[in-house]
Amino acid sequence: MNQNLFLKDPQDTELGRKIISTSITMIDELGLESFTFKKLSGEINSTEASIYRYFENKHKLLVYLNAWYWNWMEYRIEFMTNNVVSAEERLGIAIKLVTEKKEYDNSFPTIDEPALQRIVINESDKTYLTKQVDDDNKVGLFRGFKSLCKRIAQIVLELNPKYPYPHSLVSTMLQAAHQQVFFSEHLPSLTEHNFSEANVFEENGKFLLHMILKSVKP
Amino acid sequence: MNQNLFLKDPQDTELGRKIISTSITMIDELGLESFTFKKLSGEINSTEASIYRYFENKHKLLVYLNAWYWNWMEYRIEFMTNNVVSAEERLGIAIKLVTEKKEYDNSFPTIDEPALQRIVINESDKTYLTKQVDDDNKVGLFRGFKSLCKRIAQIVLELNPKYPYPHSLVSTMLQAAHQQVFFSEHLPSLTEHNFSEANVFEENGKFLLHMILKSVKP
DNA sequence: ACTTTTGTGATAGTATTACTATCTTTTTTG
DNA sequence: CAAAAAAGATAGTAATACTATCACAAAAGT
Repeated sequence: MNQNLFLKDPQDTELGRKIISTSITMIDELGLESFTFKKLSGEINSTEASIYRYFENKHKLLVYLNAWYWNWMEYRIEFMTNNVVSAEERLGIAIKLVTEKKEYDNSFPTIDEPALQRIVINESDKTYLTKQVDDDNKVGLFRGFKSLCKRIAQIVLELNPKYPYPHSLVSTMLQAAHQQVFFSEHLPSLTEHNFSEANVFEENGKFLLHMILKSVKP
Repeated sequence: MNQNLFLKDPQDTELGRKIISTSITMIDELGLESFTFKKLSGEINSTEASIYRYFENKHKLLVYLNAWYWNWMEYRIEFMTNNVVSAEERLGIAIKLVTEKKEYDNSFPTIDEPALQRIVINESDKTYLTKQVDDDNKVGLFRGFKSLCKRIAQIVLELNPKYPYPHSLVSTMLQAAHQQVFFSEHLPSLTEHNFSEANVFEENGKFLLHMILKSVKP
């Protein structure tokens, strides 16, 4: 994780880990706007001042959580596609991993992955839709997402080295991977996926794989 | 415009129109988070209380501005595709209108269309990424966007009545129509479009038309 | 063992935000 | 010209997003 994502690494201390795990639960429940450091400090029997020693403000905390998610995604994709020869198969795996509904992963006891995925779905766009996006980007806060995009775009280029928009297509797909889930739950007329029945996540994966393959193949 | 978008219709009064035109300029300059009703009232020599008589809060004002934009887009698309027979040609026109860079349109003296487009690019996602999205949707605040999506999805279905994801594809395209412009300016590694040279908007239009046609055509 | 550093807690305080309330004055309209 | 609607003036409140200071306890270095 990039050092600029925090003032003091939350993974290093008991309090830090409590901040991470409890903030995930609380942002998921309250939404980012109603979540405050004061409420968080009350919940973990600490103080506002102590939390400010780890994160400059709640925006940075949100950016940290998202960065963690994208790092985790990239790691899983790397691991699962490691010894797969076919580019098309690797693309399928990557899209499956990106779009699928996340389950608890015992490797990270401080992270509630399903809740974190909901945060990514509901709040991730707010990490960059700000006036300080360029400053944040300059110090590498979005490296995780960009690196994931680059990796998948690379697979796309293997499928067709002449396709002119690999990064645009992949960033569009990555955005749609959570946007479509949000729409299916809250603005269902914007999508064919049905949030209530079956698995929206799987449907969305099929839609996006189809979109990419059709776009890319010569 | 839906009556729930305001407390009192801003188009009806001098003050209301001033609120609209000045808020467009100020949100564009300051960004939504730094924009406040107090600053706005200072700028137009009015008072906070007076502005609250038109809009419940700045979130509702933002929703209003976005709704105006999407209504305007749909009107233009309807007008320009009215007597075009070919579905593919209509789709091309719709995508061109949605993706192109907006210029001043003298028909609406209170609206600075280029600034409004920048607001849509930078802030529109914040209209629905909230905990009250379902309440807002229930009273029809997102009708403009949904209706535009439906209209374009209809054209997609004409091209191929068996394509299974017309709304998902179109909502993905509509989002990418502004997201890619944002990326090209602030997170350029996520896209092939180059913000500094030539026309990002046109490039993006080509990319998205290609994506849709390839996805849809049998 | 002792000192220094580090981490945390406790408390207080400030500017700003996002409103709400009330009252007066001005403008519009029937 | 009276009544009603719109706008302005002013004040006040609870919450937010911090910043600052001091004290204390535990861990680390010598």
